[in-house]
Amino acid sequence: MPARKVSRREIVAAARAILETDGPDALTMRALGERLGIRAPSLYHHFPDKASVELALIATGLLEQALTFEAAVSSAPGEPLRALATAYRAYARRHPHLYRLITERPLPRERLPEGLEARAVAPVVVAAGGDPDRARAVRAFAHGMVVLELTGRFPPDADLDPAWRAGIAALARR
Amino acid sequence: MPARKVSRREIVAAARAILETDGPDALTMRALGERLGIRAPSLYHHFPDKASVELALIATGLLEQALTFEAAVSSAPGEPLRALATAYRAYARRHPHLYRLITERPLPRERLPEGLEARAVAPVVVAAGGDPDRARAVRAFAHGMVVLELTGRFPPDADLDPAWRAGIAALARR
DNA sequence: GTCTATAGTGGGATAGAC
DNA sequence: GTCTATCCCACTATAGAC
Repeated sequence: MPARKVSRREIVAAARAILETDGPDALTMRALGERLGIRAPSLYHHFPDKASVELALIATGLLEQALTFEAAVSSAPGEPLRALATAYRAYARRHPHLYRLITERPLPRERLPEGLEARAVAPVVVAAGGDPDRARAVRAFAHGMVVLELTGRFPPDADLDPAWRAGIAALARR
Repeated sequence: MPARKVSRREIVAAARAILETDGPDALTMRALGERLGIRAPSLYHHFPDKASVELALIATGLLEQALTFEAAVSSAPGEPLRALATAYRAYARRHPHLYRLITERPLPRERLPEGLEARAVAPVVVAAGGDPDRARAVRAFAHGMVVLELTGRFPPDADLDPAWRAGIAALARR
């Protein structure tokens, strides 16, 4: 087992690995310490409490989303919605537990970097052509598709691509 | 405080009251017993475990949703999507914790009454005109709008009615 | 900055008497 | 069908030595 001296970054990375591999219930201070080769109480020299570790995960994920979705929208000026939808679904499928950690509960906005949430959402507004109501509808559609898929709400053998296309096509029309 | 002799139905009703009032974390076997005027261990004469109590809540909610959404769709043959959306949002806002209990985790399908889930979803398919892909898009949009609202993801002062209208209008077009 | 030890909390569930 | 008593588990977090 690795470390004697552990950094904040290492802790966040380990927390993310646990979360993504085994889900939110597996992310305990004990498991986190164990993964780092230290005891759980030592973590409290780096983070005041568990919520702060989760907060760091959320901030990491939001920034990552912002960068991913910004790139997707820029990459396809002709059909930004389609590109965004593809990137959105791919991100959620690649990081289902992180996605749910970020979205399933109210965001502790006052503890997040200023503007971070807005930045993660902004590509949706751009892709929706700037109309805030349409942007909210797009966001709801994408989030709904993703969480229904992640929670196994569609038939297991369902091909969801046509549903995505149908939704995007409908919401893209002016 | 009420009961000496408690029925399954009373237990489910009490569990629902706790869930809807104080949220999922408050729903413990101890709290449930207390509300019924009995001790927690006595509950195990009626239900084998806590998961079975939650399952009963889920089944109740799904049936309720089925009836509500069936009625909404029938009530407005001209614009079933609009009626369904209104009913859907109203149900989720009236029972946010129950809604999330039902939707947030994979359904234990093998333990639910046959066809119940399908019945709760069917009105969406009807309202979407029978097209399964469109129905999935509609469902995703409605679910997304609801959970984003419930988790406080839209700006607190945002008027969501226009976003609902925009989404429904887009998805209603053939 | 790490350790050991432990406090404190709360939960699900079982055994066995009545 | 209810009770008391209790087990067992797991977790967050703190105190104080090294």
